[in-house]
Amino acid sequence: MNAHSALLEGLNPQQKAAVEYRGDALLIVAGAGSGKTRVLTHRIAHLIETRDAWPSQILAITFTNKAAAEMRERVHQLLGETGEWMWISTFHSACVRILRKEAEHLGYLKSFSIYDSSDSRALIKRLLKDTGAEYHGLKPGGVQAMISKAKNELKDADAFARGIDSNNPYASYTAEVFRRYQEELRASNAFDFDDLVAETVYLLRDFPEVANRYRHRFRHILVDEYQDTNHAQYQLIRELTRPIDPMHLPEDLAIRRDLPTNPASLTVVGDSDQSIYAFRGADIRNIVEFERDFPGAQVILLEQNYRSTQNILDAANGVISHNFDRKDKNLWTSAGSGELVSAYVGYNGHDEAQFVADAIEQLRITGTPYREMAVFYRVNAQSRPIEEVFTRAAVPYRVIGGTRFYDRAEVKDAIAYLLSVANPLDSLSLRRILNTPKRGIGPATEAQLQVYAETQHLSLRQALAHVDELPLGPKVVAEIKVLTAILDDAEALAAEGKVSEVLQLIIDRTGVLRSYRATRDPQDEARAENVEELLAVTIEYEKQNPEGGLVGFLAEAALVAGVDDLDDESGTVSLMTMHTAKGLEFDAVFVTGLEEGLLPHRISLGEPGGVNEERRLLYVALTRAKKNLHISLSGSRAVYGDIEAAAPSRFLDEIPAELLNWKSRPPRKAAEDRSLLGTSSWQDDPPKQKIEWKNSISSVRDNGDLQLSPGDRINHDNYGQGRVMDVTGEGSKAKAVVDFSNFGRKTLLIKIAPITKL
DNA sequence: TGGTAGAGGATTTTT
DNA sequence: TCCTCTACCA
Repeated sequence: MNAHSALLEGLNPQQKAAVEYRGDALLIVAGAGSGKTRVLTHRIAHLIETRDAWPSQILAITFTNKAAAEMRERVHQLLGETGEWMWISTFHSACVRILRKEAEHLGYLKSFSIYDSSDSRALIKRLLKDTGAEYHGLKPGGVQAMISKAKNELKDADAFARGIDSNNPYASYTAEVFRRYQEELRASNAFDFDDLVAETVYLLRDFPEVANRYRHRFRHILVDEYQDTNHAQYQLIRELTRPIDPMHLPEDLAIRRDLPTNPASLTVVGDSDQSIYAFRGADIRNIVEFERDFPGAQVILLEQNYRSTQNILDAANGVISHNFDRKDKNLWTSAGSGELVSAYVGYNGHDEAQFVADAIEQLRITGTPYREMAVFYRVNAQSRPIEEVFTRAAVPYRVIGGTRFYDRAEVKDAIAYLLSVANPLDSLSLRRILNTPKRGIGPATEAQLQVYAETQHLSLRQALAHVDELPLGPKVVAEIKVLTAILDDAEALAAEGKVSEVLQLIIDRTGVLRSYRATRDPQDEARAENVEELLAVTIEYEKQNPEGGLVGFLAEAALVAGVDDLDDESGTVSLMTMHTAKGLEFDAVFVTGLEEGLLPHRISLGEPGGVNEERRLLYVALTRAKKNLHISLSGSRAVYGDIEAAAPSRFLDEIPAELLNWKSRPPRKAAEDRSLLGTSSWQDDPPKQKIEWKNSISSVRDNGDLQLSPGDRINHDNYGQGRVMDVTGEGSKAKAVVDFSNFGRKTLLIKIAPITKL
């Protein structure tokens, strides 16, 4: 191979070094927008081009399916056709792939089901009822979180039980539920999400022959977003990068003499400033202590940013530099300073959304396509006012993430049928469909079946076949036989392959579509469409994965995330949470809701390091922008249908003031702080370009302790004159119900509403 | 067993 | 505010 591969062209010296380095361990510290995907894909292609690796020896792990697909695509482009044998996937998919082959070692069948978090919550809920732990104040969500946390730390039910304080009845009940939960999963031949990784680690630890097979297979392991790995994922990587033990080889490898024994090379890419998943077990120490874990590791820093303008970077750097516990890093760009960061304070969430909608139209007129614009928020609930305003303003948008397609009840029902067919031991899925659609098999019947199954040591599915031995009414018996026949026929059909045909059979025989279509309810129509959409998905799956089969399809369905839906072709603005935004980039970005309690989120304040993680979250959001960055907040926020006053986020003051171009009056608090520091006072300047933003409403004001009582007449900046009908609440939360002659009744927060008493 | 109404509860981020 | 669960009635 010639020394100057085309793969190195156009790379900066650090990137080049990262592509060319050959050694056991490499840490690439990649700041936001520093071209890490480029480096990773070029490194993979370069390994192959230089014959340092065969495609089959590569294992590349990403955080999302979308990132994996993108990486596969780009490697494919660089190399041509040879991507086939590479494993480029998420942790979970890679583990599923290993477990599908090796499940029997763990006493599982290859057809195992994968339970997502709502499945496992449903199971935990039932167990809480069964064990009576419910009455001790245990809630499904809390127990689920504890079990998940334990599994991410590679603690099984026994270890969990050993580790608890015996005086804590709470924990001992949880331990009991944990134990039962795990038994139930095993009996159902099912893994939950966390098991996929944890059980793979146990597999590699307990079966050296298996471990050595994979160590031999994967000579080059690359991990993206390493700062987000949790302990179990970290241990998985450790197991795979141990030296090969020649004393424990699978038979087919044992006869080979030329076998290497050195460990696989490991490349990790990450940025501790973008660690935003500590709440779900991501351990930032994995990346911080990489050099200690892998002595002799090479470290390469990528600090040149190719995405954003300098102003955007300065704003982001200003925020992140307030995290004292980080290694200082200096992101720079040669792109020039660019535009200032637009900022806006709305009177309420709708007003803020209106600012966003107006700015989006401005951008579109000047040539930015909708698909290059995105709106970020901290919590999904914030999307509602934005959607309302966008719909009214005819801004085409798509909400990314949130409720997944596969989380919709009717889709889950159909999937539960397929799971019951693929894995007859799966009692959770079988319970779900037992009476779906309604066929008269209620809780009482279900309980009888369960008792019978337990006493006869049968699975629930087998118990169904023995209905005649149970004291049940003739109607119920007949219905159970109908269900059993459907499942049996579907199973026979599944053996021949086609997923879509199996689903079609289930749809026909259960009559779901017909029953949805029979009603007038438009929601039922939507349900029918979702079921048809699922059918279309199965057909597409067969095309893409002719060998996948039912089990393969179900695994894919279980592992897709909301982000994976994002396709770049649609000409719409993307709405998503800041978490979802990680790894994406847009020409224009709107970061909304910069308010105390929302960002940082109030719940995070109680967690250790919580505020720092929130700050990193904002950093991630800001660095998604290529050319235009907008930040906004609102003086009041609807929370559970209640309107509350909102204070500007502490992070707002961390963005250098000279970078901000206020499109409204700046918030009072931030402005005061700045004038105290001696910088120019915003309040002296008239708001710039105010007219440009039609519909914008003047910023948050403070009416002090304005007292209103029913009967008073007021004037509102937007709604005109109105009469106070009622006053509720005290102090800063006092609200007035006002009847406006032209706008009807509105509830206003007296302290901040743009009103004057007449 | 199924449907409905009413109360109550819940709301961070998700591979 | 909205969604879910429960209790009660047909």
